[in-house]
Amino acid sequence: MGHSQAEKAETHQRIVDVAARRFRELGIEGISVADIMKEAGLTVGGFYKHFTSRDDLVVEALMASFAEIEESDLTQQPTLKKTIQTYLSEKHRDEVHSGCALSSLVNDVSRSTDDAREVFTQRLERSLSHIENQIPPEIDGNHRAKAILAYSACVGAMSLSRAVSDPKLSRQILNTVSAELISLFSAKPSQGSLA
Amino acid sequence: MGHSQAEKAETHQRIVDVAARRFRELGIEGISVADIMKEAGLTVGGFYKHFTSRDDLVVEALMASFAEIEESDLTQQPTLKKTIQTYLSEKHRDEVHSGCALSSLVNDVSRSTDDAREVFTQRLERSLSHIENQIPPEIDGNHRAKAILAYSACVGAMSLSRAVSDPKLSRQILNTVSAELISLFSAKPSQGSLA
DNA sequence: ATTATCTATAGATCTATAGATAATGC
DNA sequence: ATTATCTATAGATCTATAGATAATGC
Repeated sequence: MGHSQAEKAETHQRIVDVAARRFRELGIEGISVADIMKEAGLTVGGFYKHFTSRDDLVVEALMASFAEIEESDLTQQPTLKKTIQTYLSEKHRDEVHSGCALSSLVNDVSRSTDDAREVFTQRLERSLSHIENQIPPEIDGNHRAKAILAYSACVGAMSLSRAVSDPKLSRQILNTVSAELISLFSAKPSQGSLA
Repeated sequence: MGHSQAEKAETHQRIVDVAARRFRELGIEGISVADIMKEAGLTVGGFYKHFTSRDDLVVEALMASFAEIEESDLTQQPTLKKTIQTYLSEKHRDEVHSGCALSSLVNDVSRSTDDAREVFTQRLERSLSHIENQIPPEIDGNHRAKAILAYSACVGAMSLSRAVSDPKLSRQILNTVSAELISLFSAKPSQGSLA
């Protein structure tokens, strides 16, 4: 008991990391403060010396999830094709606890606090920019618009593939959306739609 | 008290309807059995003469949400263009309680029971068929694949537009994905991607 | 002296059940 | 007699706080 300030910072980070993992897996309301503390090797009493409220932890855990993504495979791919394939992989689908929180918590966040929704929004803007920057320059049309389409499709496909009970359909959603998006971004310049 | 069997059926339907509405709005775990019963004009004690468990109500409420969609504007549009525009409308975004549960509860269902996930899966297959059947015959490529892409984009865009705190971005997501999908389904036959 | 964490608990809430009450329906 | 609903409550759980304990750090 009564550890140093340095240790407190480590403890704080450990609590946030457990929450970031478990919220993605079980939903924002899917685990209690007491269980999070237990999993971090602590007891519930100390919680409110680290956070003013449970909602405060929710915001920090969201930020931690997003910071983690920034350094993960999901953001480190060299081409748009590989970014899409990595996002829409079975590995990403099955490892919810370390995956993109924009997919796993989008419904939860829409019912959460304004603070949580703001953190979410900032991260979404970054992800959209990242996709937009990876679109090959020879692709015509509005790249921002295509990034929004592609990212919406990725979030929808990943969410649906996790909800579905049929493993074959789950795989089909991932592989089909992946292939369709990739073909969209390697389309011939003659594709223009004037209508 | 002690009403007729006919009245019991009506009462049952009323409970399910309240749950179907509130679950979409607040999440599957976002409202208690007691509050659902109160909103249906009843008290909590009678609940378990109608349902064997809370999970049982969840499945019935999901089925009711889906049955409602089958008869709503969302499914009654004459063309694919109108279907997409209706799905990705601000009205649909704002009226979560009567909207498509595939969008509003996709994260919740992925953490729910096998029964809930099966009902969800069946509904998803129907929605995919509906989109597929509305794709104009002159569009080349695999129509099932294009339906999966379009529906994933719709679910992703609707979910994201509800989670985001910036109203401008929220509208942009809906309008952009709508326009991009519609242009995709009115593309010239010369669009083929050989790569 | 201050503080990081612990034990213990208040007070609210949630699912589910027991038993009473007042209708229905043979 | 059966049953649809009600009141009341058991038992589990959840957020948040109070006060004790054992370190840190001036």
